[in-house]
Parts: sequence; C-alpha cells; structure tokens
Amino acid sequence: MIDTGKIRVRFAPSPTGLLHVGNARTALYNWLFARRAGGEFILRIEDTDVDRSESRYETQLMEDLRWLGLDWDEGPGELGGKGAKAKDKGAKGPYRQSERMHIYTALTKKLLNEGKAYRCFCTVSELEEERRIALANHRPPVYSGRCRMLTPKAIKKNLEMGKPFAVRLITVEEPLRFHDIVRGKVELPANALIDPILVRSGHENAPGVPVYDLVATVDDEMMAINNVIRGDDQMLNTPLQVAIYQSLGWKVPEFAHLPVITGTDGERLSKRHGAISISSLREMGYLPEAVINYIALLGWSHEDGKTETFSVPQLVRAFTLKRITPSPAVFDFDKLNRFNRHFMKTAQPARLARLAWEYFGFLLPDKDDASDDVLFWFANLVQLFAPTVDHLDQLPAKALFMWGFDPHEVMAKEENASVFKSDSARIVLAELADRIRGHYMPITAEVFKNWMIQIKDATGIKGKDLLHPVRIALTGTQSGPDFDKLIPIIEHGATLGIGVPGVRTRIERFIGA
RNA sequence: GGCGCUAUCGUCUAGGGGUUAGGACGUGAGAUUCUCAAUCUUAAAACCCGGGUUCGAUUCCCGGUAGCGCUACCA
Repeated sequence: MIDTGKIRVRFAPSPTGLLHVGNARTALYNWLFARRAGGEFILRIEDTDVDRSESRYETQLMEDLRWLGLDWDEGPGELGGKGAKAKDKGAKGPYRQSERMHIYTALTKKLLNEGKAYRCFCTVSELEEERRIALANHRPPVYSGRCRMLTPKAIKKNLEMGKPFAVRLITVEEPLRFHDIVRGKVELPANALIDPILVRSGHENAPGVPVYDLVATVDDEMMAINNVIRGDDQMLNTPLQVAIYQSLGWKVPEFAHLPVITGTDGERLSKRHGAISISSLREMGYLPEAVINYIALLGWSHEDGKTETFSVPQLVRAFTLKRITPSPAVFDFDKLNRFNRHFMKTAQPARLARLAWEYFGFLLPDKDDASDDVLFWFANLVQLFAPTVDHLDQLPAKALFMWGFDPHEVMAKEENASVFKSDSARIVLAELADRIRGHYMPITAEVFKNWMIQIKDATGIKGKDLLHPVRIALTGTQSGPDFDKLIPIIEHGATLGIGVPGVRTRIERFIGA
C-alpha cells in the first residue's frame, strides 16, 4: 500500500435497521474529519450478515446520509429495483462486503500457508463445554488453544474425514495495547485474546463465512483507511484487529472510539427509541442543519468552550478529534428543538415553505400546480408560524384556522364562551361588523387597526376586552400572531381560491352562529 | 462471573492543584404584547463516595460505588 499521506476514513454501517443519531454522529465525525483535512470519506456496507441485512435499509441509509449532507467520495453503487445496481464509485471497491468474499478467502489461505493461522476442528458443543468449565473455575472463557497443537498428519486425517473446521489466528501472549485518540492508551491483559476465530466453520472447498473482525480489518487495509473512527462498542475488538494487521504485516491505523449516545432512560439507542432515527426526525420536520449541529455537540465542543451554533462549513473548520468527550451522552429533544427553531428562523423563506408544504397536503393544491401567488402566500404563512413550533409537522395544527373553523365548536369551549358572557364582547363585534359592511375597499392591516381605534373611542372598550373577542371571531383561538401580521395573510389568502375565508366572511359567520 | 470504558448543574458541556467552577438547553421570576411565540433582563441549579499525595484537592494517584459496553463460529 502506498501511503500518500491523505486522510482516509470510512463509515461502515450494517444495513440491518434505520440510521439513528448514534450512527449518524459516527458518520458525521468521520465526514467532518475528512473534510477538514481535505481527505476522503468512504462509505462501506457491511452486509455479511445475510439474515439481518436488507436492501431497503441500505437504500434508506444512503438517503438519510444524503439528506444530512454527508456526501461520500467512494462507495457502493445505488441499488435499483429488481436487482439492478449502479456502478460503484471509487477505485478500491467493491464497497459491499458481500461482494468481497473472494478477497477474504484468499487472505485466509495466505495466513494458513504462512503458519499464522490454523484449522480448528472443535465443535460448537465442545467449545461451549470448555467455556462452561472455565467460567465455573473463575477463569476467563477463552479458547484452550487445543487445535493449535494438531500435527500435520492429524489435520490431514480430519480433512479426509470431511470434518468441518474454523480458522483461528495464532496470537502471542502479551499485553494488548493500542492508542486511542479519545481515550489515550488502552491496555488489556495478555489472556484476554487467545487464538480467536477468523473464519467460521466450513470445508476446504466450501470455506466458511469470515467473521466481522477479519473482514473489517481487511477492508480497512485494502481501502487504505488510516483513521478508524467508530463507536466504542468496538473498542474491545480493537486488539484482535490489531493482531490481524500485524499478522498480515500491515500498518495499524489510528483509532478513535466514540462514546455512546443513550436515550433518556440511560440505555443505548435502539429500536425502542424509534423516534431517534434520522428518517423519523426528517419526517417530523427537523432541518438537516439543526440535526447536524445538535449531534455534533453530543460529545464534542468548540475549543472556546462556548460556541454552540454552527453552520456546516463552520463546523468543518472547527472540528478536531481531540475535543471529543470520552463520556456517554443523553439525547435531549429540547436542545435539538432549540437548534431547529434557530435554523427555521434563519432558513430561506422559500426553502422553508417548500419543506413545510408536504404537511399541508390536505389543505393545499399539489405544489407543482400551485400558482406563484399561492407559493408566496404560503411562504409568508410559514414565516409567521414557524417561530411558534419546534418542528415543521406541528405547523398545520397552528395554522389550521386559516382555512376556517366551526364557530359552534369554538363557543362550546368554556374558555371562549366566557369571553362572550359580557356585553362588551358582543358590542365590539357588532361595531366591527358595521364597519366591515360599510367598507368596500380591501381590508388592510392599517384599515383594521383604525377600526380598532374607532371602536375603542366609540365604546370605551379597550385592551383585552376589545381584542380578545375579535381574535376569537377571526381565528377561533385566544392566542396567535399580531393582528398586523395576521390580517394581511387572511385577506391575501381569501383571494387565492384555496378555501381561506376573508375577514368579512369570518365575522359574518361568527355573528350568524 | 471476568474484562473494559465512563463519572462537573435535570440534560449537553468548559475548566482545571488555590476560580465568585464558565457557557448552552430546560425550569422559575420580571419586562414587552390583546394573547401566544419571539426578544430582553434575572434567579435557582453541579465537581459520585472514601483514602492517599500536597501547605492546599473538584482537578493527580489508589480503592469503592454506579452507569454503560464487551465477554459468540453477531455486526
């Protein structure tokens, strides 16, 4: 392998479930590290577990990464329908482990021939028995190394009898050390690793399936990965992988093991924490830049100890592995919401409107059929209500009244009915209705404001007593945006033919009910 | 059981042998507003326990405890 000095990192998920924030953060840190260093970010699919791997997860995974903006320089070709598949991107493929079996088999042969690995004919039940006895005697449940002693003659005999065998790596008994960028020196006792299995049971001409540690190590080497950044559930696999690197005469890469992200219950993220998958965050209407910003901070901090809001380019510039915290973190929706509110506020109105549109599917025409006027109106609507929600899917509930409401239902609520117990509320609405009936020009915010002043002067009713009844009549609720903002939106909406009643209609309907 | 990792406000974190232990989210109060949201001001809130080293530990070392992880012919 020619070391070009270029940083090469990878994200290597198994397509056995949805991408959740824990894996997404691993991907993000790899990506940030590569982008910052001007290196390369490789996507590899670890699909050797055929029972659990599903192509739909792989497709979803790539979609989620793309949504987050984590583009890869090398990776597998897109899976199409009916087994179709695009060409891999990059020269060190294939990038799906299921397509790389021949490589592992060849390397296993090499190890066997060089005497660095051996065939183990022990059966699973024999090994279980060994383990049971070891445990009972309070010894670590590691392999006895029995088959290492087998003579060539005995091996030959076993093979002739057609006995299946696994392949084990020969390890030397010395303390296992490696360096970790996040944890510093990690050391394990000598007897923690004895002749681990590299390849599962198989026969000479029908080799078994190689284990994860072999394939991951081989792929990392073949793909010229020089920094391995991954979850710390992998940490205790590292000594074995280091042993594999050394047996094959390869250079050991740098490691960085990331602490776990847990749910509020303190347990590592899993299916049970379903809402924390990237695709569900997207469905809830979180912005990718908010998700990125939040998960970047889950285990990493800026060197000034204070800055928390980052655009993606700012993050790329600021990111260093040295600032990663070694302790586990709890995922907190409140803080994610804070970032989402921030990025909704600063997002381009047209973009935000486009994203919000799908949540209003039942109220709006198809986006492609909508006129510019409707698009513009909707963008304004979103601007008005976005500051009141945490994520986009909460928007319809806030803005539904735009499309009208049933006055009877509203008045059935005690909180609304009590506002109209006093005469003043009825007087206010009557006064307003009078003015509307005598008015043939458009109702602008200014016109409306003047009416309120006139009614106040004419009746002496002011403040809450004046504006509350009006708000209920107009919106069916007691809270919402300023009238200055609300009136133009209502009136504009009424001209669009999308079922939005105007101020006049609303008041008449309310009084009539 | 064995081994490993981790331990600062409720949460994410900064810091580090002598600090008023800093920031952010959330929470409480106030200002503003017809109301809500936003905004501003403000308050409460933390160094897991025990021993050592030291003039002095929250910080360094050891032990304990707790949480999590690994302990497979899973990935």
